[in-house]
Amino acid sequence: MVPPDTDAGSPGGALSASGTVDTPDEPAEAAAQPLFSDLGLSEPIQRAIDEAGYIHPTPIQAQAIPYVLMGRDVLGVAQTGTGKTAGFTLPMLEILSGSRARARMPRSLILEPTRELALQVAENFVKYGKYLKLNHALLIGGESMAEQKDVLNRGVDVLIATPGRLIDLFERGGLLLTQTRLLVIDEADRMLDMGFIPDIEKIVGMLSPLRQTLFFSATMAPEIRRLADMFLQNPKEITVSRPSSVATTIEAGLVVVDEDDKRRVLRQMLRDDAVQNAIIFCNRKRDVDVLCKSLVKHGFSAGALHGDLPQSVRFSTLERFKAGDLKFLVCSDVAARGIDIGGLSHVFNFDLPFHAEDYVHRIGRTGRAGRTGHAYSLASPHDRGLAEAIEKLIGHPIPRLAVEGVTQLDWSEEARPRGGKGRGRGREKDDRRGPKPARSAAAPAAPAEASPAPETAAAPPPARKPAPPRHHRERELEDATVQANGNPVTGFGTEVPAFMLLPRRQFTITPSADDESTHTADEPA
DNA sequence: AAAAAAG
Repeated sequence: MVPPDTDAGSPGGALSASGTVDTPDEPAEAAAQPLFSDLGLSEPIQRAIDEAGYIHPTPIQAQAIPYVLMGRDVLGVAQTGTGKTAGFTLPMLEILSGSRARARMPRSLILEPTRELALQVAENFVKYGKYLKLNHALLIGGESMAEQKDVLNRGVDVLIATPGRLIDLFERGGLLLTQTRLLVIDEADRMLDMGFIPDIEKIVGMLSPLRQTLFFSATMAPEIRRLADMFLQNPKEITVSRPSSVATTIEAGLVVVDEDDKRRVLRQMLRDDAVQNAIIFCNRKRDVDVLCKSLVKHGFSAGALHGDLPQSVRFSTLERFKAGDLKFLVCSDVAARGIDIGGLSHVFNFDLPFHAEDYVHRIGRTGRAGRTGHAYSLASPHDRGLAEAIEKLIGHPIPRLAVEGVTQLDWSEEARPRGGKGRGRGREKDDRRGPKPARSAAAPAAPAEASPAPETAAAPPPARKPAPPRHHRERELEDATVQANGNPVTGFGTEVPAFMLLPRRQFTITPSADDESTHTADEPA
């Protein structure tokens, strides 16, 4: 029911492809591929690995497992998809398999930044611990605390937690961490981004200094390094992929169109036969909902995932997507990192992420296990800064992607004035919203059915202003820019520069019958 | 700018 977990290792011999591509820093020792059976794991664990179909450990597994078994602290620089999770769950199972837990005193603790990740790690323990008599508990928010308390009272070997709920329960006295001798801090960079570090420090302070600590982070920024120094003792450092690098098995592309055309262009892209399934990222929770509803309305099999949804819905949506029941998952950055879904053909960025690092994390959801992934991003001209930050980080430009029937805009559009003072306020779905002129105004070349107007049905008809004859110099200047780039102009806002009222070519989408109103507000300020 | 995580 759950597809093969690409985070757990490489099925059969597929490793060499993803392993070498993803790890330019690794010496080329693919000739002598290690075997799981050489790593010193005991028979019950080995049997579970065999049954899961894994033969060769991934580089991080091959390197980390022996050191964890030795009792060393480990500092792992690795992203999910490198096999990191099994890299710590397998040796943990081995270490813990000796004895049994006592009530309210978990023997090991794994900290995860999101509930989804916690669940994923729990699945890993179920999978590889099936022939062991160890138990685990999930301590996460959004679910009944009474139930979690019960499990703790029975004694757990592995406690998998998100920081908030753990501290909450600890302060209520439902938990003792004095016997916890094995600590995993996963996705430390993410914890940092999310402001969890004070919580993590607090939790680490509750643990005995006589412990083994495994610390993982996708990047090794100075602040992360400082934390690692604080939490770890003489760690074995393992790096399996360069931070901020994008695996070359991902084909990336960028499509620049008017903000208001993004949904329509996306639908066009989703209809491509090559798109088997995809995660679609938005920057805002509200936009996740809006986009998902729009897609469903247009007949796409899509589900939404973000942090404001009830936990039960989050889990079930994720499961349905993993099972292939949903073809598209529209989500916020709740799923940008770590969530491991095998066999994703595409990742779409409906919005370019605010932080360039997140681009790398998002698109890393595809192109796993040696298969070529596709990461396509939509942007509007005013996202130029975001795009440039990303391109700087990854060290090369994101190539423009040709989409049939879509005429792309040029970055120079960014210079266009946007909106007035009142923008972003009182943006209800009503007609009070500021006029939305200019776009499609004076676009005689555009046939009616290709007009974007239906997309913004709730908006009043564009207020047509006659082209002011003033600003002639400006107009000529802008026009020259447009000519030079060979791209059409589009605009929005309450002030309409003269150049925008010039005749322009409308972008065209293959007209389709279902392309009717999915009114959503104009884009937020 | 936003999202995530505690209730």
